[in-house]
Amino acid sequence: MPVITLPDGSQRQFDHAVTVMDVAKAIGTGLAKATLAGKVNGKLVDASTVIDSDAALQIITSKDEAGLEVIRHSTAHLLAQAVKQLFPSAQITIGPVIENGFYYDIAFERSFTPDDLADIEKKMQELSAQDIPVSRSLMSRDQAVNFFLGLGEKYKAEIIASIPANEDLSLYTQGDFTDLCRGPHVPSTGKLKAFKLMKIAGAYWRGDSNNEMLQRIYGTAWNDSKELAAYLHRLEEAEKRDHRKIGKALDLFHSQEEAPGMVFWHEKGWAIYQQVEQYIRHKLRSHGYSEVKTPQIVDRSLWEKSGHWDKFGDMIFTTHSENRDYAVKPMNCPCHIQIYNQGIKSYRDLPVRLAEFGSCHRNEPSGTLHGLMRVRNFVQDDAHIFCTEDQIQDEVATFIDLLFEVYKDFGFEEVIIKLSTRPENRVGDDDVWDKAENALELALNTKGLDWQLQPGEGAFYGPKIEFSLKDCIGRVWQCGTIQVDFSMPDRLGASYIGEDSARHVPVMLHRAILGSLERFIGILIEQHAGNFPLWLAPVQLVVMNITDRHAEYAEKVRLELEKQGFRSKIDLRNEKIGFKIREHSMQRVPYLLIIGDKELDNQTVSVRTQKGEDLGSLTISALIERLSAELADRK
RNA sequence: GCUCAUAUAGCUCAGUAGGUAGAGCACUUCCUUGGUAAGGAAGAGGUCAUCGGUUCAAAUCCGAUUAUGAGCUCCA
Repeated sequence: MPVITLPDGSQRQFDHAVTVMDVAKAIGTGLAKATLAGKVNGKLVDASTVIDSDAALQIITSKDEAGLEVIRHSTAHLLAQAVKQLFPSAQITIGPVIENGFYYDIAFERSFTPDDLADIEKKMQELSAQDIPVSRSLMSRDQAVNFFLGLGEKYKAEIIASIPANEDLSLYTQGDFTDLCRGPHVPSTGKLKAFKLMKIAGAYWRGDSNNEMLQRIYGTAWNDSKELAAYLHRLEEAEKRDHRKIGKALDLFHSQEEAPGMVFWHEKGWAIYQQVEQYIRHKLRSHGYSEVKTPQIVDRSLWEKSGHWDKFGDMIFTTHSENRDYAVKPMNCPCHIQIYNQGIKSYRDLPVRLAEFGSCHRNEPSGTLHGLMRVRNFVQDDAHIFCTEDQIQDEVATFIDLLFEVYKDFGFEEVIIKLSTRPENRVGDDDVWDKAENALELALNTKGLDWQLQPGEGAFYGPKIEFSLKDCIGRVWQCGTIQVDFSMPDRLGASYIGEDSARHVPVMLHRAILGSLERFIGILIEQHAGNFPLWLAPVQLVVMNITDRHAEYAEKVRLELEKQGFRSKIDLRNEKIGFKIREHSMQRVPYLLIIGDKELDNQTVSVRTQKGEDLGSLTISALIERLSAELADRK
């Protein structure tokens, strides 16, 4: 005689065991129709789940976040069912829910084409229209293995075989299609209405590049067609912010076939780059860093000593001269140690913080290149802090503060933080790792930051914290990092004289705030959709005249602004003012200064902002005051 | 590196069933001196990514290469 307690605290008593759906029906037919699943005592279950004792129940409908997840998961099954009907020899593997949708990995003898995708989607719609009931059943592991082997589904069988034997597995069946799944699922396929297949891509079986490649079909699914349309619209809008598109439209940079993965910075892109670099330079100077510069090409032996030649040899660009092999530097750390090693260091000198805008070359695999985000020649805002073990924690804490200060100035609020700990193959004693990992974790926790743990993902020489940002369509890119290194200082002979007048090996912290300037600027472009704040805008103002009569005064205004350090252009072309405004607006220039008879007479300028706001006539000094305030705000 | 797709004028893109290329914008010249997002006219501009094959004939079909895009793997 279960008593069911609903989220509002009300209770319903039944004189027999009931399903979630029964309870929904008892409340109302409208609710029953909307029911996708249930949450019994906090556990997400199918609507068909039987409740035979007192329980807290939440009916899950499309209004709940969990409901959307159920829909996406069930749509993945619908996709698999459609594929199996159209291509019976295809084998299913896994089909999880991801952000905004789902995917399903499928093995098939030939590649799916865009036409296939359309056919599959059509079949899914048919299956949805048939409103096929979805039912759950249980099997032992070994039963399930045999069941899927019997269907010729060897991938599925392999997954199940790797699950411990003691627990029963749940299977979900809709019509002629059965899949292993934890669930829950919608009661019937008719609940799945708003979905779209997005793209086909290759994906390795079990995520291992030594395995065969499967075909991954990506889809998106929503509660209703309105939500789906809104999502597709959002995506379309987001894609307009792609830094590669904006880079071309605003004439910031380009790359070409002769230098894959390398950037040709144009005047305007380079202006942004220079602003970013100068900004960081000043920050570091005021935080106790010494800026240095090291060679681009260094004898191979140094990279052998550092261990990079062994680990990354195939990604290092090389050159040679007079029987010597050189590496085009893939990183700056070994070079910074060379600077540290000049002269004798005392514990009193520590921490030593060496910073460099270090240009690195790495021969990244061709398939990984991506606009400015992943390139073969990039500049790191790199620095290495040589310190004692006791100083790690302080240095890490100070660095995190600095990083957030910088990100805030650039307008980034959402930062994804990950802590990567000791990998299997590593150097250094466990107690040193303990100390370092604790220092990093403590630094994050004392600041009250949200972070994710990535066990085993640290570098071979030490644990690290990664700070990542998202691009316009939500892809995550690592930017900042701080890494503890117990290995390289020793390998390359760094030392300091301690209080005990003995030699000790310092700990080295690798750290970067932006990561690569190229990547950071790429994300910056997408963040602002090309509408840079005044302090970063490559061209801050354009002075434009209405007729030839005003040209001389316009030149004078422009000269004055340049003298004050503003980046300006002048447009004296024989074009109508509307035409010029349109053109420079599209180039996202923050301030447009218009000069006609009125302005000439009053010695003012008419000011229009990028947002289309008309500030009216201002004197040059009033304008400069406004601009200076805006620069100070970095807004 | 792997899977799939794409490559046509400076840019964005058409190019129907193989019959040696077209639009808009940009560019040049001329007219227009016009007050807050496109004034008008004329002109010029392409070895259709590269190499090879099929064909009487290839931008179009096939193959290879290179680059780019999406995803996978990788990322000191």
